[in-house]
Amino acid sequence: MSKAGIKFEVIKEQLMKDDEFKVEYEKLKPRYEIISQIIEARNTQHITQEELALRVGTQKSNISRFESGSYNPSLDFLVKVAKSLGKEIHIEIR
Amino acid sequence: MSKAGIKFEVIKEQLMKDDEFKVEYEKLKPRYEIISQIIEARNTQHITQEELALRVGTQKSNISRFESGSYNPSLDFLVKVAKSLGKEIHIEIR
DNA sequence: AATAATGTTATCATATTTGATAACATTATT
DNA sequence: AATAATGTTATCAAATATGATAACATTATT
Repeated sequence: MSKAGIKFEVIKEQLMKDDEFKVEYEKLKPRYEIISQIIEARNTQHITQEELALRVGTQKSNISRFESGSYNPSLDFLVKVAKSLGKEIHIEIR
Repeated sequence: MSKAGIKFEVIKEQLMKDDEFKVEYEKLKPRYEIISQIIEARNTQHITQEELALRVGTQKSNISRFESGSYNPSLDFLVKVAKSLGKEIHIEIR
């Protein structure tokens, strides 16, 4: 096999990875989108994670965990957090 | 106590109920909003729950359960279902 | 530099979602 | 009216979210 061939394999592998990444990214995009909106709102309002946790009725560690994007939040949880920041959740499909 | 007084209590109770209802409704609104969008998209595309389930990688009973609004879906689940209908989930806080 | 405030991570217990299966109900088709 | 297609409900097991607590890390304040 030529070096070009090898290179192609490598490139293909890269592209595959990129596609996987893209698919994975598309899946996680809504999560990161809503998280960054929440964080932004919290910062704008100068509210600490602890204060937000208090309003939501949970612990600051749980807010941190949520903001880290390390798990798949439920819709109700998003609604609760948004509401505690004086906001409403709006979802639509396009 | 006058009848008017009694009536007032009753009305107040009703209003309280309405408030509770309103709060509850506000909490559940996003859920019902996204569900109806999903159902509408599925119907428009003439796809059965079974076909949608197949695409999502689950069972038709689970799609039915989801569409019934009887539980609190995760964001990933919403993304998967939307994607299976050729749509993307968009969330924002207002 | 010391202290306080804020945020992070790990872990456990509990509740809930999700997948799967099957029986049943409703609606459409022939 | 009979059959097929579609949707619903109940139930179980497994995976995961969520709440809680505590120890730690980072950042801001004095």
